Amino acid sequence: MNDKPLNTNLHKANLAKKDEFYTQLVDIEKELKHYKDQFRGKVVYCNCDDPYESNFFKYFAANFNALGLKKLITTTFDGSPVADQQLLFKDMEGLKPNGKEPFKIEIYEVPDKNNDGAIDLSDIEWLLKHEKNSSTPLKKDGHGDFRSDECIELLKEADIVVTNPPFSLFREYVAQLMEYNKKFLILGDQNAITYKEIFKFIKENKLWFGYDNGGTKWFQVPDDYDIPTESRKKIKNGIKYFSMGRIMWYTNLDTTKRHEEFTLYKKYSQEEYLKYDSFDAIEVSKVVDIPKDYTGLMGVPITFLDKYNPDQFEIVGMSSGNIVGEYFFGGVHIINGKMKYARVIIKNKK
DNA sequence: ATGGTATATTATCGCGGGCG
DNA sequence: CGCCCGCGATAATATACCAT
Repeated sequence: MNDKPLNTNLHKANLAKKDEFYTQLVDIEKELKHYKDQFRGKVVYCNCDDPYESNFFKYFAANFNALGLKKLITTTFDGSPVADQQLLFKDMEGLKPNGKEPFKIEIYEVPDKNNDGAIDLSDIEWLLKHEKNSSTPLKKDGHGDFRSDECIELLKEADIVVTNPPFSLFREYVAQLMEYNKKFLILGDQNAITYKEIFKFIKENKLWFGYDNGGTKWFQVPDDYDIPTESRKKIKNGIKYFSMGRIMWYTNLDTTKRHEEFTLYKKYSQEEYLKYDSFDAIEVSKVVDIPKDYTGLMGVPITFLDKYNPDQFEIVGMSSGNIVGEYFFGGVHIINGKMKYARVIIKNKK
């Protein structure tokens, strides 16, 4: 296992530091509202999240009864960098088991303890303070890492995993979900589509995309997180936010979206659609310009996958850089000697 | 029409690592 | 030792959109 040079680990640690991004509640709600019926009676697991700061935890705790969850599990990674004003509860006294040590929270029911007829965070707060077993430490040497034995045991128990995983470990993270055959709904970067390992799942229809993809999403970051680009920085109520485009929901939960036909209006013509130099496919530079009447192979931008309906199109492969591998054709997306950006190679099924 | 903003698509560059 | 390759919670540019 430990055959890699030390500085690889250092490099990784450096990257891991940049994995402290907190998804906003509004983004979670916007996506999750489409799946409500799929959560009934399910065990939901949010790992890679500090429950006292995570909006994933907040969402599922507050909607525990409305969704009809069977159980909610959350685990935290070592330590927490986010400022106190971002904590979900004002009075943290006695809530965190051992300061900065990793821990887990398990919730089986959320009673309306303050009898106000509504379930909210104050009920959760009551629960955590009175049910001693709901919040327990994890082993220190496991660090609450999703790859640790304890976290894997919790994963086995789960039906659906929902989180914003560390992007630097995205391949590994998805591989683990697949290995344990879990349903999931997680955030990821658009360019992860072009990863060999990830695209394989997409091509084999084991992984697709949710509803609220692309656009700009704002993430809470630690105060000392350096944001070089001014337009991507925002400070509101003393909380620092960082904006990112190209963020997508990766999932294997069914969506209505992927059964809807993507409306095509363009007609194919030889003049408008160029062929690649040495590959029999046409270049389609914009997803909306996919011709409705071309029967051969087409190279389209990777954002096509946001519109992908497996009954309408077949994904044949990918051309990205010069990568050659399973479903990867090498740099075939070249016109007049110039290579285009990565392309998904598709075929109309109709 | 128009200017500012959001989204879609494409491009770049520095750096570590593998390899001859 | 030097070169090339792969890669990025990137960076920049081109459109689309929208309120005035």
